[in-house]
Amino acid sequence: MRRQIAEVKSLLPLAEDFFNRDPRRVARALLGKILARRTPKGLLAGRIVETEAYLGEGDAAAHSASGRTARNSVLFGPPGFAYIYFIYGNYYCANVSCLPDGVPGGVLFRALEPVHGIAMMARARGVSLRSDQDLRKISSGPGRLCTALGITRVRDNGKDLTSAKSDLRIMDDGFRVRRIEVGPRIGITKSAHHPLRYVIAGNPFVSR
DNA sequence: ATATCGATTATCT
DNA sequence: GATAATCGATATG
Repeated sequence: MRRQIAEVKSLLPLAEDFFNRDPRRVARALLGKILARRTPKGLLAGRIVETEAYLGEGDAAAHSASGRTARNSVLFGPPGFAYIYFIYGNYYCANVSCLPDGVPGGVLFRALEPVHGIAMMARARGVSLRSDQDLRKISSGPGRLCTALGITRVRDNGKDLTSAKSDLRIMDDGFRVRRIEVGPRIGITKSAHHPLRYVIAGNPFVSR
């Protein structure tokens, strides 16, 4: 009889090198990783199941398309930093900067599968957890996941996501993604046809 | 100074 | 499936 081996889940934070490359590669590699917020009341965490890459030059949909401004300067800075922006008068969206200092690029977090602190995140989102369907309302969408993790521009824009001192980090728990589906990005009008959206195939927590 | 519009979401029909 | 809500960044005069 084969002895059952307890799987040790080491939780390794991603380092700067992980983000120092093309956003398309980072967006793929981020699928399956854990976005985690440390709070005084405990850990809030979700598995990344949907991302979008935003490039520098030539990507009209990217906020970095028309050069560096006060708003988008994080995208032009070193890799592994949080770019948070306010959208539609109501919501925040969270990105991580990619490529070396001086070269713009980033990846938008579009959906998480809740894994830890689910009750707290549900409360932050104002959803009651009665059915499995309600679980999807917690963090399936770029604005929703920011609300769930308490991500705002004032709190988190410019934060180093690779620093041990940061309360917002990205971890690798060893999860292996089977298959990735690629398609056009959502909610944009310019450069709309490029296949820069990545999802874990079959995962029920993707947006839309 | 004013107008437009958006990397969204909740709430309708 | 369609639309209102809501405000800051950006474009235009």
